[in-house]
Amino acid sequence: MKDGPAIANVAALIGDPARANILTALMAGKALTVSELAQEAGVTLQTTSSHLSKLLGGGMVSYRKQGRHKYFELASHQVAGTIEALMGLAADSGHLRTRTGPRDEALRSARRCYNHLAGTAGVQVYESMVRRGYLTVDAADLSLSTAGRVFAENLGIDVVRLSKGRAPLCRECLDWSERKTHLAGSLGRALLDYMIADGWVKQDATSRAVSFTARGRTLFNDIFPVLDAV
Amino acid sequence: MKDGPAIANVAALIGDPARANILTALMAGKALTVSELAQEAGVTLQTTSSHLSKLLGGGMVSYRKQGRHKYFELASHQVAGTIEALMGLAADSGHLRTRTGPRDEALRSARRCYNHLAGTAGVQVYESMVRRGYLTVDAADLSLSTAGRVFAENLGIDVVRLSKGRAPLCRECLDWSERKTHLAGSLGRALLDYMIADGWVKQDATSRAVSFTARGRTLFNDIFPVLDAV
DNA sequence: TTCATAGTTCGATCATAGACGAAGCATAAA
DNA sequence: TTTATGCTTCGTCTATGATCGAACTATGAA
Repeated sequence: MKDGPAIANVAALIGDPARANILTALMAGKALTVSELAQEAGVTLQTTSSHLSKLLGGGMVSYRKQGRHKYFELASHQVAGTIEALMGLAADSGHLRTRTGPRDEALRSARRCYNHLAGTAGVQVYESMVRRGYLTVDAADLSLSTAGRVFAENLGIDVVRLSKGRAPLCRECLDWSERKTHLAGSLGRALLDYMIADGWVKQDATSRAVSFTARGRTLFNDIFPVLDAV
Repeated sequence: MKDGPAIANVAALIGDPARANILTALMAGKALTVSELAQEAGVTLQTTSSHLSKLLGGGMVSYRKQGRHKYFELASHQVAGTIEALMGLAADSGHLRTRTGPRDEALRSARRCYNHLAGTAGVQVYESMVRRGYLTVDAADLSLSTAGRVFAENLGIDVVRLSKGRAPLCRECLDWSERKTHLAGSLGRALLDYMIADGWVKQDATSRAVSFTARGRTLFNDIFPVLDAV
């Protein structure tokens, strides 16, 4: 056998069920400890430790040490993007168990993607903002207009602070269930944070799904109305 | 261990060295027989056959039967895109052997990506056309302007016929070596076909690299000049 | 028909690497 | 200090699956 191309290494890294569980758990964007990841993956602590060192060696994850805890997270947005691409492939190619049960329905409807809102709700946010001119799409760049800035600040989001951060303020992110663009970047993150803080949504403890409260859904549709394309 | 997520299946499929070799061979866009793929992967015919049936089951490849030959190709553009994403990950995360030797240099310079031109030359085509307004980038859509249409038709490309096809005329494709956009879609394919037919480039028999002839390079730089951004 | 080539299926072999128990570090609390 | 918790390392077991030889099917050529 020829020495396999580099691609095989990283794919094999993702291809193990336990590691895939770890990575999908990290897709939510929250940093998790080894123990928490062991729980998610359904294997013992030792096994998880071994998997994490492999993922680390492959540049898929990074960690911060804090006291006697080790918080792992995805190494880059590129990693997250690649995993989303694989999810997209897995979704249609074969094994149609992705559309089974109400829980997956919930996932398709609204979920965290890395750290922002995805699913139909995420797409609704994006399109609603684009169509009102709050977000302007230019070449491959997405930016917040003056009107959009006012809009965000009315929600109590500190745009100035966000735009000083290292992460881009607005970024497009392709939704694997909707196959449409939704809003990522620090603004996307801030919007989801806001919805959580203001009690619009509740996060599912075991999955990436988020569910709207009755009040939250009303406010959501009010503030991010579905509009026709121009 | 929890039953692994669907993503693990498809990643594991790509994660085997022999299968990764098969898939990267198919990335060139040409349909290949089982024997040819066995050659590429460096394993026997039986082993290749087994791998291909797995890839087929996973929806990664498809085939056409022709006489006693079976021509395999990538099942969709989505598959190709996912593999490119993995290549991107493999490129920076660790193992810096991507920049070894002149052959890889050739690959970075100009190669086929699925069916169109990629590498620095591919990026040059794209940027040159965008900056002259032949291609217009709008939201996530790429389209050919009237001026661009005239330009393409002057090269003898039948734009009308292309735009009737099922494939989109212009599509963006992220270059894994350059990390910039290059031109895909049926127009991208037609341009590469033109360069081959007119003897601008010669295809490497064993890799995805393409090399310019002296005349071809001159014409190329003439027709797709490097321009400054607006 | 016979022969040759393309590809598949079967069966056996064998290496890899994923799993966990047990023991060892390291950090923090008591 | 002692004790508890979080994580790592080591060693062993085991199952999976990649591989190839050999035999089989299918298509085409002579």
